[in-house]
Amino acid sequence: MLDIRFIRDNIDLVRTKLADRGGSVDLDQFLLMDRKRRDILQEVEALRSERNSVSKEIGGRKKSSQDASDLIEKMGSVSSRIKELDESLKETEETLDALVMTIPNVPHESVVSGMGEADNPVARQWGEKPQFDFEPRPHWDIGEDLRILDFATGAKITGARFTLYRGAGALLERALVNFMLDLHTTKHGYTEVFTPFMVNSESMTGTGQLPKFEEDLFKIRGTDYYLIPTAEVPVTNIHRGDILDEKDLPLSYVAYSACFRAEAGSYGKDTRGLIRQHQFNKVEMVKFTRPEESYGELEKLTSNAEEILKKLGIHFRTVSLCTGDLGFSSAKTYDLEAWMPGQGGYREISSCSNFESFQARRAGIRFRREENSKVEYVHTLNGSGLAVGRTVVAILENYQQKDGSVIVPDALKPYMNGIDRIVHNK
RNA sequence: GGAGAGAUGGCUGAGUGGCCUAAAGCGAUCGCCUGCUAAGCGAUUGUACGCCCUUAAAGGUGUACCGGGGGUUCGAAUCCCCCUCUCUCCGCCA
Repeated sequence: MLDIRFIRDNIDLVRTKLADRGGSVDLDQFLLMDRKRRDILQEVEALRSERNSVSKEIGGRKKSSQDASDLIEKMGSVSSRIKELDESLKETEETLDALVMTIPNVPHESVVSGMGEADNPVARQWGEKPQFDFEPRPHWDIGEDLRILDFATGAKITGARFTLYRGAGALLERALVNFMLDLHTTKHGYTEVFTPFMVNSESMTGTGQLPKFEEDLFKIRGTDYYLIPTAEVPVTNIHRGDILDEKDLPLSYVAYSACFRAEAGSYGKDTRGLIRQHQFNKVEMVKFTRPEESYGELEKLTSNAEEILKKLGIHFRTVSLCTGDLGFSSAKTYDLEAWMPGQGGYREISSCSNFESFQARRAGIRFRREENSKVEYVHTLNGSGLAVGRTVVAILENYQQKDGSVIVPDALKPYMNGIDRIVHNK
């Protein structure tokens, strides 16, 4: 959510910036509702002020046994007028809120203009594509042949886009989770948290999934609860409504969670393999920072995610999303794209974003500077470190051998119970 | 799932229709006192939105907020209804 006063005072800037993202927002309607709200507010508050002082006088008269029926009668009509105005105020505020909730964040000045994915500039890359003396295969073939990924049984148990991992495959997934958490907690200074996998609608609204993107979520019937699409939601909402101490900033959390996505509208996409699942595992980093340090922290957070891929020895590139590809709540996003030899392309494996005060304003997350008493919104950031299923894909495809086995990357060996090569699972 | 008790400011905790603009205590901040520390004394103490003033900051002023929502009343922390959460006991359960 943007600051209403900021939109009001910078209407042309907001208009230009949002046009740059594509999509359209009715800012004229916004201005109209904003004006109406303030007009009603002024009238109703003046009436309330009158009622307060007259009621006090009625109390005084009653105390001294004087008649107050003339005042009581007069206030009766004032009160009913207040009630009327309150109703129209509520209506106006609901319209205004609904409107403001659908306005996306303003991109940072460093974000380049563009229509979509194809316009994202590559910021840097690391490593090299591995060379094979055979035709590298996609992970779904490797995984099925090794009997570590079982798509058919996942589909039987639940349905499409659910996968059963077996043996060394299940262990590999678990090893990656532990490897990532250990690196971020012991080397990168994050505090580990473990959260609920269901959250209420207030939390979903705080981070921006609701009200606009409900169709992407799984809702628990008969409750106000949703399955989380990312640990970003529960972790960011840890501090919903809080006023934080400046000395605690920046706060850095890391969490493992299962993630659940309805993937509405992507029926034809990535139908094979682990790339696009309804349920997947992810290790997520979340930061709460002072406004002036958030872009420095975004660079750190992104390099923390990159470090995982470097340690695993997987070639990747880091792209900076252009205005047309930026997520709803984000002011700037870096995507890490890992090289997937079996698919012959780069695939997103992490997304690191600075939301500036967009989420903090929706969720009411503020801090107080030590030198003065005024509260300010923090900046929130998050990034995957990394998407675990897609990391399994990257390992299977990059470390595959001619005989169909897969070598375990050195960094992962301490977590693999002595297995240094994944061979056919009995 | 059943029965009961609760939810008040940063914290503890009073307040059962109008001097509540929320007592008192604790904490915090600033000041006084003292050679230093402790004690003591005094002052200050939240958030949001609107309006005025202003380049801005600061300031002034009004309204709202006693878990959330609705109702009664000239007037609600206080009375009524609904909801949420917490605690205790019983049942069930990993």
